[in-house]
Amino acid sequence: MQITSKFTIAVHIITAIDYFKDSEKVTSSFLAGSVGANPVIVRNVMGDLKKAGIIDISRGRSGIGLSRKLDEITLFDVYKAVDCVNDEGLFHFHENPSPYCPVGRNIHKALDEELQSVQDAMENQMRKITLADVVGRTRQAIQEEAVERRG
Amino acid sequence: MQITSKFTIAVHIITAIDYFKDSEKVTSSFLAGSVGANPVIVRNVMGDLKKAGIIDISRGRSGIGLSRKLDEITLFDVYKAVDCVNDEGLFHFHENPSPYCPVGRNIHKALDEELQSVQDAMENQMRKITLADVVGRTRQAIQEEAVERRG
DNA sequence: CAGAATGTAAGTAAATATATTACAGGCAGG
DNA sequence: CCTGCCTGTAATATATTTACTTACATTCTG
Repeated sequence: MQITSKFTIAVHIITAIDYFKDSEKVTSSFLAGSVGANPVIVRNVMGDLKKAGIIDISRGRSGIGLSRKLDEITLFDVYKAVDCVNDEGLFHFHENPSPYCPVGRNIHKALDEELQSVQDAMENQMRKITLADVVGRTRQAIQEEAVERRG
Repeated sequence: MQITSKFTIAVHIITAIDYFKDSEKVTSSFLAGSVGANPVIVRNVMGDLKKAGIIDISRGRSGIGLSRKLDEITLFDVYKAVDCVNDEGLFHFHENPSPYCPVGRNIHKALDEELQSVQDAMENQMRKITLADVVGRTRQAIQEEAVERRG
């Protein structure tokens, strides 16, 4: 199992919006080219980011902008925006433990709190990382790339 | 997306092996009844736990035992045993970022380290929780249940 | 050797993720 | 004000994963 690629696509999109904001006309098709996915996928993710108040877009108007500064967007915000994990939590509990077995009746209750602490640990780490970190690393990697080509 | 129920099934199995070790003949069919899943699913999970050195079983012989004490088995051990997450990691990176786009070429590298730290946070929390914790909670819940019925 | 349990392959069904086509709705520039 | 471009979204298709089931070979115990 893996967390849906919508998440990394969303991060890619935000990064590209910031990176190209002054040099290109940033549209869903342009982003789809950079991401390597279908424009509809990109538009759906864009819709999620819009609902979450992370980017500004509207019908007809071309040009996508960020609603907040990069250091005010965390990976957790993005992860919540694209709805990676449903309400039941990160872990999928087997559906039908036997109600006639004492272990079957009680394992869910006994395990839930522990699993929640694991999910919390993961989400808290996501709150510590901002898009400014990611964009910074990306820009740095692009620069190093240029140095390599030159050298 | 969710982590496969094989994980909670594995925890359920270990708990039931410990709980019933003195009172029942614990077989894959018995466990399947408690878990509410097919015996083959249970046998597959049992196979994973055996490979990981967590339980002792062998063909023909009836009776399943634990290879280690409960407080020497962590949720992380179980999670690794049933192979919840593949080698690529918890997050699914979109496959085809454009090699012709500077962001597309570098986003993967820039994001990987951050994503790894998120996965590490989750796994470290799993290392802190042992099956002794889970079995303890389960036994306690069973006792409270008995009190409720009596009261 | 018989009975019972594990080990495993093969095939099926259901759920999920991703891709694609098609088109309606809305803004901007000429 | 209308043409062209872009977003929004529904409907559908495809691929992958997950879980279930049947069937049978293997192996241990008594």
